[in-house]
Amino acid sequence: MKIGELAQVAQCTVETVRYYEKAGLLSPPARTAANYRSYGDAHVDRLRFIRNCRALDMTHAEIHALLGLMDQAAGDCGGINQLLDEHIAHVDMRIAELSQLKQQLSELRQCCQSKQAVDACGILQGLASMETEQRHERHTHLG
Amino acid sequence: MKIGELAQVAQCTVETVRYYEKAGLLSPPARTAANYRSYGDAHVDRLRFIRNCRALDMTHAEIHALLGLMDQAAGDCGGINQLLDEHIAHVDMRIAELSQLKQQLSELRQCCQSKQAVDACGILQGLASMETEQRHERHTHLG
DNA sequence: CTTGACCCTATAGTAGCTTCAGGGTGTGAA
DNA sequence: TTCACACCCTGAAGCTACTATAGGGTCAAG
Ligand SMILES: [Zn+2]
Ligand SMILES: [Zn+2]
Ligand SMILES: [Zn+2]
Ligand SMILES: [Zn+2]
Repeated sequence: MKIGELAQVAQCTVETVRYYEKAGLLSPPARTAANYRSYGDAHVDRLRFIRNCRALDMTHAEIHALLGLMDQAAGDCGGINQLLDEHIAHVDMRIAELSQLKQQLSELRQCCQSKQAVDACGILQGLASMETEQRHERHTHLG
Repeated sequence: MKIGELAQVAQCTVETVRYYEKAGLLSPPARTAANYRSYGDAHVDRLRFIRNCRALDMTHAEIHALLGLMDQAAGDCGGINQLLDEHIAHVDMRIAELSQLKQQLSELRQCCQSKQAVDACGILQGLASMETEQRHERHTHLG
């Protein structure tokens, strides 16, 4: 199976497949005489797994760790469960941050109810007078 | 006022200030004989405004547009109000996406309640069998 | 006259791709 | 046979909003 076909069954682009190989997420496949990449079923499974993880907004580092844990068939799955818990925490934290942001933005939006002169716009005044505060360190890889 | 002082009152780093200048958000200031940047009160206001917008997770493009609208003192503030509404929509959409993601992740987490053999882990099975779907185009700049 | 805090420019790195430039390969039609 | 066209290859650059580093200049105090 050539790269175009693999990309199609995994619903991603050819470039993305090549990128995952370079990034170390997908192992380099065999090559044909013409130097074309030649994939098998194991690659299909792996790539779909990776795409599913990405659809859940995991980072490459998280996916890499997951693949490593997966390949140690000897151990138990405690590490896997933990990794997922941590990622769920990332999502939770980002939701909380964005909810607070939305609150701030809604309050700001209240400051101007109708079209008026730019100089009088409460939104601009609000943006000018907000307390500038050091940006918090991020606790999550999500935005 | 030199760049270090400006950065301090605006709660950001010197590098960030220089970056904003290169990015076209902050106009280049006068220079001293020693080629040091020399800022005035207008720059302080502008930079604080920018930092406040960034604290609300606006993109540079959004901030750039906002500054442009702001500087057309002749017009009304309809464009400003609209820009803010659109950004609030960005935040709303991202919250909705992340909420759905959390739902999916919680369901996945339910698939494995306790440590067991890796081969039997329901999380891995879930990740392998999810329906790979084309990643939706993003409707928001928020990660 | 040296130390240290500040300033300057230019460049590379971060994440996860996408896009482009400049080529080679393989198949069906004219 | 030769052309067009779809597909494949590599390597490098572009995207966002910074951050960090290298390698230097400026200035006041001791
Ligand atoms: Zn995560
Ligand atoms: Zn207004
Ligand atoms: Zn926005
Ligand atoms: Zn498990």
